[in-house]
Amino acid sequence: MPKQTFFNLPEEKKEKLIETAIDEFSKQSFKNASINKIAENAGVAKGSLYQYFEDKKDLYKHIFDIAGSKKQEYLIGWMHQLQHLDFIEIIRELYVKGIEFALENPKLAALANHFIKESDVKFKEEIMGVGIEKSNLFFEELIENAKKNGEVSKEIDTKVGAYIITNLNTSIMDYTLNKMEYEDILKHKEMLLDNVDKMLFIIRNGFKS
Amino acid sequence: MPKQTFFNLPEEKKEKLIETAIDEFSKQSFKNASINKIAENAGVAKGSLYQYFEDKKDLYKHIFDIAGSKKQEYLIGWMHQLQHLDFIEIIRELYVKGIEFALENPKLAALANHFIKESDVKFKEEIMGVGIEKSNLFFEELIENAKKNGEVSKEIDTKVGAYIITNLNTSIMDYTLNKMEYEDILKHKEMLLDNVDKMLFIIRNGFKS
DNA sequence: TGACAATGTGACCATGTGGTCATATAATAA
DNA sequence: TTATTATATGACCACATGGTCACATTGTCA
Repeated sequence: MPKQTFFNLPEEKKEKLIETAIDEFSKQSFKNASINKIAENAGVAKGSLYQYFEDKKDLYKHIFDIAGSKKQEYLIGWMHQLQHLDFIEIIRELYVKGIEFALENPKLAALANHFIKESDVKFKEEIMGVGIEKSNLFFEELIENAKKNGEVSKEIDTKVGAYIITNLNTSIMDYTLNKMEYEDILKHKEMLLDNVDKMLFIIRNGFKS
Repeated sequence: MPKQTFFNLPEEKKEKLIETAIDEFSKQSFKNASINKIAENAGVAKGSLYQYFEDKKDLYKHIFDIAGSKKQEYLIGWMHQLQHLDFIEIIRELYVKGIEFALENPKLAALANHFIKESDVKFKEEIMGVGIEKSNLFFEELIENAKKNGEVSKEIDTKVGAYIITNLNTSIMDYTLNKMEYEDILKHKEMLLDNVDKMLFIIRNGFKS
């Protein structure tokens, strides 16, 4: 948690700082990101940074929380209409919303992407708390429900299914972020969505002819 | 390329060095790996290291090549019997061989894993050369052939299909390496193989009931 | 005005980095 | 033996890191 001093700061200064930190952490992994650069680019003395945050991890955690909130905010308006969609449609929407979020908030998406690739499991747990499991659990419930509805074959292992869906989701994200630099975004989005549909066709029907 | 001096070294010294470098690069990303530690742990002066290799990247490249050769070596004896297997069986074998390789050569697998997660695309190309596309191309050809045989639905997009298969492969690897620390390997292998089959069931048939 | 607290600051610290180079040592050739 | 070449070495370089702290500046009450 940031210190009280940070919250007392004028809004403008807070935002500038957060913006700068997001910028750095979206370019570098936690370890390689530089407190010095954040301080410099935010136009703040390094000493001040340590008056606002306990340490580097505290700063990162706060930035990470903000990214999480932003994404949640992004999804929340859409969550309630989820009931009218079938299994594949829900997954599609999730993938699509993810892509859209990444295109609109590339830095936040890149930040999350760096975090996912982090190999230090203890560090991950420290930052995320119990939230790690949430995404997987969501998909598991989704599959369980779809099984009851008869939309999804009962022969399928729920956990493995959720694992596949999650992994393809993160790999779409990765793909999106990497391609983003090279191509014009709009054309690119079309292509991405096209690929999502092709992917979902396979997810739904499998490779079998 | 290592300098001639390196190749002139007595076998034992070369191996000790390579072993040590593999150890370091399996624990850390390229950037975070430490030349100092490699020199120290190998019992060699840092100056000597720079008499053998141009720079850090040169060392890494060489280690990476070795890892590649080892894996190729591992697969080569098995590749020829590939013709007798059907589409899903080939993929299964590939996943299984990958898991086995990772369990038998955890450091090399971890090294490769770190490389895959590397975000600097230019760096990746520099290290891998044109080889990046190879894996994807292999799967694409596999799918194309299976389409001709009628094993795989013609409605499926080959590139997207290859992408899915590749990504699940790397995510299995990731999963394997992460779980490895916690559990007894043999039990763990059983579980992994079980999960591979469950995964392939979905790959083959899709989620649809 | 003066007193006290809250903020801001950057020189400084210990540690680590990849890389260099003058010099010492060993091996080889004449 | 001497002269020449190949190899080994670690002090040293410039730079960067996260974090600290004594001190300066500002804001807020009385």
